[in-house]
Parts: sequence; C-alpha cells; structure tokens
Amino acid sequence: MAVTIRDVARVSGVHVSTVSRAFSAPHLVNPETRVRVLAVADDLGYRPNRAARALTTGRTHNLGLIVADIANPFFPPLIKAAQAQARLRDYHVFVADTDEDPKVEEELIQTLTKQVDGVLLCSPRLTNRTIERLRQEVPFVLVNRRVKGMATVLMDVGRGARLAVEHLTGLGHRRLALVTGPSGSWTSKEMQEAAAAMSEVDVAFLGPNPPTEQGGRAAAAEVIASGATGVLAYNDLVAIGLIEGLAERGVHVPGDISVIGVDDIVAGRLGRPKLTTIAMPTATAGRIAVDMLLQSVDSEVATGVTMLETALIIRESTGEAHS
Amino acid sequence: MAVTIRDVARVSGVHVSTVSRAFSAPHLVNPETRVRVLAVADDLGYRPNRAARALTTGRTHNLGLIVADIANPFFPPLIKAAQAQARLRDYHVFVADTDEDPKVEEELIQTLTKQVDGVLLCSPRLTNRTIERLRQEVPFVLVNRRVKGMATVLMDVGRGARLAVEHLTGLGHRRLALVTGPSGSWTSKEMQEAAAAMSEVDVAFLGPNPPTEQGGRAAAAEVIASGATGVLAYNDLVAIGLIEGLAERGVHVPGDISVIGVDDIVAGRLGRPKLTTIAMPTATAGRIAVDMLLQSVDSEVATGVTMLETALIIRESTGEAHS
DNA sequence: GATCTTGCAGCAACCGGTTGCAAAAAGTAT
DNA sequence: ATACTTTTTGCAACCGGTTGCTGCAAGATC
Repeated sequence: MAVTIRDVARVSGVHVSTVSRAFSAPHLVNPETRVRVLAVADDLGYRPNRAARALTTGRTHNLGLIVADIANPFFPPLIKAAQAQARLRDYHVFVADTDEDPKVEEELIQTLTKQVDGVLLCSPRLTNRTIERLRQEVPFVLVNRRVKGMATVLMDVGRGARLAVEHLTGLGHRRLALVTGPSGSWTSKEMQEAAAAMSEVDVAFLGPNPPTEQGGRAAAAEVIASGATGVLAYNDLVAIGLIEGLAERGVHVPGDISVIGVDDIVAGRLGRPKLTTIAMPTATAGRIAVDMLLQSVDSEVATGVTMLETALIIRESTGEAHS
Repeated sequence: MAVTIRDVARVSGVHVSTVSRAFSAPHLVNPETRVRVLAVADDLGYRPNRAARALTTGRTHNLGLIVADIANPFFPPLIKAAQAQARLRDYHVFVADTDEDPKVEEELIQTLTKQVDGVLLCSPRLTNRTIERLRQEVPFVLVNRRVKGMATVLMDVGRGARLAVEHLTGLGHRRLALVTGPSGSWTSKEMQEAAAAMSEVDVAFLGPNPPTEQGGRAAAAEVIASGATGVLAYNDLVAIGLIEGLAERGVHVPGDISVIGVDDIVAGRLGRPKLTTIAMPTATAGRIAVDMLLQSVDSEVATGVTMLETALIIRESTGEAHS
C-alpha cells in the first residue's frame, strides 16, 4: 500500500540497506548511487516511516508538551513557539492539557514517555518528588518550576513582583494584597516570597485561587475585607475577574483599588481599564525550552537553568492612593 | 533497558504471543493466565510500545491537528476540546501551526500522515484540489471548510452573518461593509455570500485582510472611505483592531459606526466597547470533529457534514444609526 | 471408545526501517 | 603484478510488538 524502503530498493536496483543509508548516513554511500536512489524515492513518493525508525534508533523525533490549560491565554504563545522551534529541528509535538489536575498530569506523562524523546512540563502542579521519580523515565525540561538538578526555564516573576510592589508603594499604597494562584504553582510561591521579603510593606496573602476569571471574581470580597488598596493578582485572568468582582460591589479600579496582573495577555490590553501587568516572555520561553530539551536528549545531561526577564507594563489599572 | 513484552513473557513463563494477546485480545487467553501475566506486567512496570504496535497494526493511535495560528484565541478552546476527546479514546494529538501559510500546511500534512491515523484540518487555507489529493494519503476531517464528499464540521457562520446584517439594518444602518478575512478562508466566503444574498441592503466587501488585530486596524481607513455605518468583521480580533483604528481617526464606535465581530473571544467581552459578536461553538466543534475522525478511521468512510449553530451576542459595539 | 469440537498456547513470519560485519570493488603503494 | 587500504555495497539480525497457523489437551457427541 504505502511505499516502503524495499520498493525503492527494488526499483533502483540496490539493497535496502543502501537506501536506508542514502537517507540517514549519506557519507557512507557513493554519491552517484545516492542521487539515483533519492530520485527513485522522490519518484515513488517514498516517505520514511518514523515509527519503524523509532523502533531501532530509540528516537521518536517527537516531543511532549504538557500544560495546565490550553485555553488559558498564557499558554498558546508558548505552545506556538515551542511547536515552531521543534519543527525547525524536524520534531513533532504532542500537546496535552491536564485541566489543572496533577493526577491527569502524571498519567499523561506516563503514557507519553514511550512515544517521545522528551517532555516539556509547563507550570506543573506535581510535587517535586513525583517529578524526580518521573524524570527517570524520560528527559524533562520544566517551565516555570524549579526542581534542583533539572533543566529549567524560568521567568523572573520574583523581580516582576518586586517591581509591582514598588510601583504600588510609589503610588502611596500602604496596605497591599497578593491574590495567589493554585497551591502547586511555583510562580505563585515565588511571588509570595518576593513580596514577603519586602519588609517595609504590609501585604496580605489571599488564596489559593483557581487561575481563572472566576477565581478572581470570587476573590473580590476577600480583597475588600483585607482593606488593601493595592493588589497584585496571580495572573491577568484573575486580575480581570477581580476587577469585575470589585465593580459588582461598587469598588472602582483604579479609583478605589489598584490592580496589577501577570502575563500581559491580549485581553488585558483591551480591558476597561487597561491592565497594568507584568509581561512574561512566553514565546521565548517555549523556544528556549525546546532547544534545551533537544540538547539534553542528545547529550544525556539535562541540567541548566535559564532565567528570562520580565517587565512591568504600566497602564490604567493602577493609580495614586487616596488620603 | 525499558521493559518489553519479552521480559514479561520470560518472568511469567509464557510465550510472547500470549502476553501480547493478554493485552490486545483478552478473550483469546485463559483468564487465569491473563491475570498472572497482567500482574507480572504491572510488577515490572511494562508499558506497550506504541511505535512497535503501530508497525504491525498500521494504527498509530495518534491524530494530527492543524490550525492556522495557535495564538489566535479562536483555536485554543477547539484544541483543548479535541485533545481531551482524543484522550478519552486513548489517542494522542500532534498540534501544528501553519502560520497561515498554505505551503507550510501542505508540508505539515505530508510529514504527519505517516505518524497519525487521521488529521483534523481547521480552517485550512489550501485549495480544494490540494485537499482532495492529500486525502488519498490519510483520513481527514475538515473544520470550517467545505469540500464535497469529505467529513466536515461547520459552524453556521452564514446564518450568523444574516443575523448580524439584520441586526444592523434593524438599527437603521443602510450602508454596510464586510471586512473579509484571508483569501483561502471558507468562513470569509460564506459570510460574503450570505451578505450578498440579502439584496435589500448595500454592502461593500473590503479585503482580503490578515485575520489579526493589525489586519483590522489597517482596514479602518478603507471602512471610513466606504461610507458604511455598520460593519461586520471577519473575526473579533479584526473587529477589535478595526475599532482601535477607527478611534485613532476620531471615529467612534458605536456612536459613528457599529461593528460586529465573530468568534466571541474573551478579549471581546472585556473590550471597550464590549463587542457585539457571533459566537462560535468551537469546543463542541473540536469534540465532534475528533469523534467523526475516529469513526472514519475505523470505517474507512469519511463523509458526513455536521452543521453547528452560531448565535448573535449583542453587546455594546452596535447601536442606532443616526440621521 | 473413537471422533469431533473447542479453548488455549506456542511457533514463526512479519511490519519498515537500522546497523555491525563481511565481501567486493576501487584506489595506492611497493 | 602483488599486497594493502579505503570506499561502497550486501547480508542478516534486530527493534517490540501482532497474528495466521498449528498442535495439544480437555470436553462434547455419538
């Protein structure tokens, strides 16, 4: 049915091994033979079967990309960049969504390991222990999660949080709140630690919350109760939900409370008010993560930490504190 | 290194074929033997190698999902749903992005066909001819594109466009414009035809345009020049860009011009003004498309057209015509 | 008791490539 | 012309499963 290496061999009058080598070890075959074989292959429309190749080489030329929620606008640019970068290197990528569920995440990794050469774990919710166990089975690169000894791409959200807090205090805010994310989130913890380390300000930690608009809206009452006038939200979706929730309760942003988000998603730029936010270099992260992964697939060593810069983008959701 | 079917066979004292059958044809093996084998397999941490299985069965248990632009908010919900549905059926999905380029799209399909049992083509930009040629190599399901005889999931954007036009004329608008999308887009053509069929109104067709915010912003001047007071944009991103572009030129929405988008992306709900739009059931489309695809993989027949309903959601970007 | 089913397990070929080894061919040195 | 390299090609085993066929034993039928 499909044309195989044997068809090509027969038509071009050489042994299958020669055809194989014409593709995967060109220097081992006479240039003339090679062009002839390739011509025949092209003629017949031959395309190597990757599954068969994987069987002997142990390389599938596939990668796995696991994210918590594809529909969360933080991820698509990362997915897009990762997938494009992989394609440059002749790799395909499986994309899987865990629905923020660590159980699903682990299962997914398990079933994927046999089919991929490496896995990109983005913002995983698994415990460090589980990650360390799973790493035995397949090379990993983590994005936005730090586990010692593992290859990692981080975005400096700690610095972002500090900039955000400074921005708020600079506007005169004295009581701050941090609307945190899911409990397994490294980003969330990082933000907390950064904020907590700034001893001169008083910041309340409210959470954990689901990293969604609903999560933000639901946190509105708590924020009001905390008495904070400056808020840093886990991400833009939460910030947007929070602003809506506050509005429903008659609290105005930035008039009464200033809100800062994280991620710089498109919706934030268009919202009312336009969101002040910490921009995350997600596309860059995706690209670099793929490169690190492929490198560690080849070299067997999977280490190194890359830290990417974040930036505070000041728009309209933050303003001077009153009184 | 990894544990194979032979390891399991050796330890449990049976032949490899028995182990194989214990997994893939349970009724052909004695229940007692089966539980013993499965126990050993579990013990050893055996996981079948899908590539090896694919080699003999011809089924990879993988699907390909090709979209024009992962970062376009229209797609992520579809990708998420498709991926989840596939997982239910024990399939994994490759996600690939064509960057709106038909060449890339074709290449992608070519390299993917050998590794997947079927391909989901979302809003393809290829010609019908090319699609019909490629279909020989792998089963397809098309989303938002009609090619005769092929399995398809459509969203009734034609009806959506009619509702939109009626909404605009109902508000008193007499001169309308349609800001069309990319030239290969079925959706765009569908909208055009629906609008053109409504003979009682005067509608100008402006395009093609890239389906992005930039595309919309760039179309602003043309829209103004057309004299239209009611505009239907190819999608929400275009609509948002258009509104920005109009604002830059001192034209107010909905005060001076009414604008309707398509897709109902999150950003539209948050924008200023909130976007009147035609909602597309993308998640449902993803789910159904996967089911159709798997069905056609099994049955060898890949036909049937599913048409999903759209809905006009009226928000703040449309209003009464003046004068 | 002989014959016929039926259920279960083993054998071995096969899927489509890759690769170590050996043979053949071509090129070089003596 | 002979011996020695080096290049090029063929052979065959192998990767990890699947599956048609055969063989065996136990139960059913007469």
